[in-house]
Amino acid sequence: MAPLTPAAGTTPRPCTIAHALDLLGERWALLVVRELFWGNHRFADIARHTGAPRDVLSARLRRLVDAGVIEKRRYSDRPPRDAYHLTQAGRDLAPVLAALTQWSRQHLPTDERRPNVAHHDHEIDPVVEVRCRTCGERVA
Amino acid sequence: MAPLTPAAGTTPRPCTIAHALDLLGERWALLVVRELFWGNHRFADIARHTGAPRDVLSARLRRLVDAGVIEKRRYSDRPPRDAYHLTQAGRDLAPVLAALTQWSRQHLPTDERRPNVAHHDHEIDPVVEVRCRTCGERVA
DNA sequence: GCTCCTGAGTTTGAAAAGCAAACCGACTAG
DNA sequence: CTAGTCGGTTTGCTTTTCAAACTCAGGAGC
Repeated sequence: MAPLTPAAGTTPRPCTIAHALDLLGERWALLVVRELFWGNHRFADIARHTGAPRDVLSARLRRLVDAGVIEKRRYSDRPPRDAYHLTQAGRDLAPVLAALTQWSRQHLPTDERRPNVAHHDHEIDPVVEVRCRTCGERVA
Repeated sequence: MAPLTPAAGTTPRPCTIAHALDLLGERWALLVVRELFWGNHRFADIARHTGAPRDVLSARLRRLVDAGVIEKRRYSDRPPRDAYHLTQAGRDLAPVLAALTQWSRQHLPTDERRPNVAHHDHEIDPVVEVRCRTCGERVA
């Protein structure tokens, strides 16, 4: 997504964020991940719940598999059918989704206030904290 | 970015994440925010450091201003020149960028390991924690 | 005044990505 | 033999992105 050949006259930062967005910033990519967190693993379910066109979804799934964020798992040999599951790298995207959720609730209007993940017997309203790894102190 | 009129046969989730990505998932949007965190506020600087085409950048800045994530500030009347600054909503995107940074470092190869923000006299290597607002417990 | 220069955009025309709907292959159920 | 399901691919069109050129408002040097 980020340009591999920088535009003339620009010197894009070599940046971890840009690198991540190159993969995850593509349209539908994070919604696919969200849907897998929700427990929907089949192509048709992901398409339906995200709203992504099937061809685009097909391309995204392929790219996410190649990047190691998700993996294909055969759940039926006859007929041959595959489902998609998060890898550890994919599960590690939870903080990104949580941060987006928190921000959206804080700053976007008329959102449904529905929490998105079950925790113990209640539901999670996530709080995302950023700390400094070196000193452990919370960062603003 | 997310479809306003759901595709036929799909029922996209009414979702805080999708809502946020509708704004922030557009190409270059989060890189603009990153650049403002880095302290570059002028059009030409943002264009150069992100690599975004000027017309797209112009459109993104306008949309982010409309959404209240950033604001225009006149820094010169003659000639008329405006710079862009984060609003509180924009600053509150820090956890999103931190989460992306952390994920990128964990899972993407050959990233520059450069920390991205100064903290006290050292630099931050951010740790993002997700907790349950209700019980305070850390969530996996 | 005249000629460059800077900064913040807009315009232009072509290339890439996204879209919806139709189609395909491999089956299963009736 | 027909209809339906699932996991995609193909098709034809629309929208977005892109790079380069251009505009507008002034500033600097001469």
